[in-house]
Amino acid sequence: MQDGNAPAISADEKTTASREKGLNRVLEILEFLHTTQRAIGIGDLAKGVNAPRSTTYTLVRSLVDAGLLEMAGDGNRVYFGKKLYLYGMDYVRGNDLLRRGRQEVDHLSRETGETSELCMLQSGRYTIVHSSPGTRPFRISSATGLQIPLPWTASGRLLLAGLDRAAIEAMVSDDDLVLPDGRKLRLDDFIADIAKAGVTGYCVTSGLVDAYTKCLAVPVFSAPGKVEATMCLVVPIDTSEERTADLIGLLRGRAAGLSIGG
Amino acid sequence: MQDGNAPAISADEKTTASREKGLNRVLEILEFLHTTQRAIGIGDLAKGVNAPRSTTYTLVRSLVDAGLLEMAGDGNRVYFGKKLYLYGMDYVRGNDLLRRGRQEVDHLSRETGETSELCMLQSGRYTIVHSSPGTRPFRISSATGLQIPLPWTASGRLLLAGLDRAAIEAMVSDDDLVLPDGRKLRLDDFIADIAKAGVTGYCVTSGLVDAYTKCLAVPVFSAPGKVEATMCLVVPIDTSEERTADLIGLLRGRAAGLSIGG
DNA sequence: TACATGCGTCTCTTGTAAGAGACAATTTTG
DNA sequence: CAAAATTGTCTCTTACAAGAGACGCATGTA
Repeated sequence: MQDGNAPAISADEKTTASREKGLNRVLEILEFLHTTQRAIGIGDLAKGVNAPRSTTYTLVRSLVDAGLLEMAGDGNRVYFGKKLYLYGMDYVRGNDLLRRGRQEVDHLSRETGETSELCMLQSGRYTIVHSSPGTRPFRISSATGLQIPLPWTASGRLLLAGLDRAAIEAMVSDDDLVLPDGRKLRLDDFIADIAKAGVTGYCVTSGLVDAYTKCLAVPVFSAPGKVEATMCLVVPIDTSEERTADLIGLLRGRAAGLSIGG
Repeated sequence: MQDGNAPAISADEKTTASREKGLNRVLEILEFLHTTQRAIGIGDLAKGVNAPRSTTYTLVRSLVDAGLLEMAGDGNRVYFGKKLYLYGMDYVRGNDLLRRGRQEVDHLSRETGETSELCMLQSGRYTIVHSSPGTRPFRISSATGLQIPLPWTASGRLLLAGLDRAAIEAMVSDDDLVLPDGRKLRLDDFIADIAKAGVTGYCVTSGLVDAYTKCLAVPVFSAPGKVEATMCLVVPIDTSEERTADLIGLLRGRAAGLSIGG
């Protein structure tokens, strides 16, 4: 995708949002609901997106009428509506890779017992598009749709393969380089990782997002050289070298099946 | 679409939409893409929703930036984006009935070999929310998200059970009463059907949407007396009485399992 | 009984976004 | 190769939506 439009001189935080466009408010509302993951009162919603109450009421009413939002059963709360589900299904239908990728992920997690995920770039961030929990007692599953800084993940390294330094820098903020445990990644190391991942065709990271897991990821191509998604397995950090190698082999085979012209 | 805010003295077709609100335009765009079911050029999109080209470009850019739409790979076409898929998944997650209903439908179609569907009311129209094709050589599957006039379907009769005459009339237009083959249903007959369906707890229609199938539907309750959805099987019209009865029995059992406080 | 807090609706003003239209650059058609 | 149609961008005007805030009605709580 070309992000060309916004030269991004510096997105300074205008404290006063003054007159905000209705559509933008709506986009914020949807994003807010996506993060809260639950129905919320309209008043709270207004606070949450920092919008005037009256405006929020108007917009919510439009959205509810349109079916993008629904009043939650109990009373005066709103959440996503059926329309969004239908549009989402349309997206899946129009997207072979996603459709087949979901199946493959489900299959992989059943087959290996490990948590398996399908990941894509989503407006410059790593996004778990579909995940299927493993059978382990402690399953570390992040919710679908969760967005995580690219440098925290193995998939992130693969998704950026093929981009030049400038493009990578544009996608990674300084905060992104700080791992959950406080360690700070060096940008050069990250870029080196990306290059290496691009060559080897897979990526393994250990103890990055948490101390107990490692992540095995392989790329899925939408065209030769173009990484459209990744599939990954989240396994205990003490998984043997041998099993790790086996799993990577398995992943690579499956990803090859998904890829187009890879 | 109802423009609810205006008192709607008479919904005459204002040829000139004058200054249309951006959000409404967006809603129309989404709805339009939902009906076309494919990526479309921005120019055509503008024509399709009857909006000025310049406005359409602006809105589409916003939506693409937000991830609700995506530029389709080949060039200058747009279609639904990943964000909508993610929001849709959020909806599913927050909606027990839909989640379990989908599973049940998949299961039913595998078990019986017939096409099975989960249906709900969506802004006053009957909507196929999920469907799973049967194993017959000729499978008559309507796409998910398809909206069909209520009187054409068995499910429609169940979904309106419990509403009074005025409410029903408000939901059914005159056009809706005209079947695909040109026959015209009498409103009174339809209302009588609804009442009957409400009492018997299931509904069978033969040869309504087409001449070759009949539709067996049962209600799913979200609260005692409140029909939230229906599950139905689409079977050949010459299915024996006996098998029909068996299938209805099966459906009723499964629907009961889905219902809450039924 | 007063007092505070939250909800839903309404009114009025003004900053601004929708839209008309011009433009250059392709691409298509005949 | 010219004529016609499309695509993406830009500018400028004004109709109108975003927002401030008041209001009435519920709750909750001292």
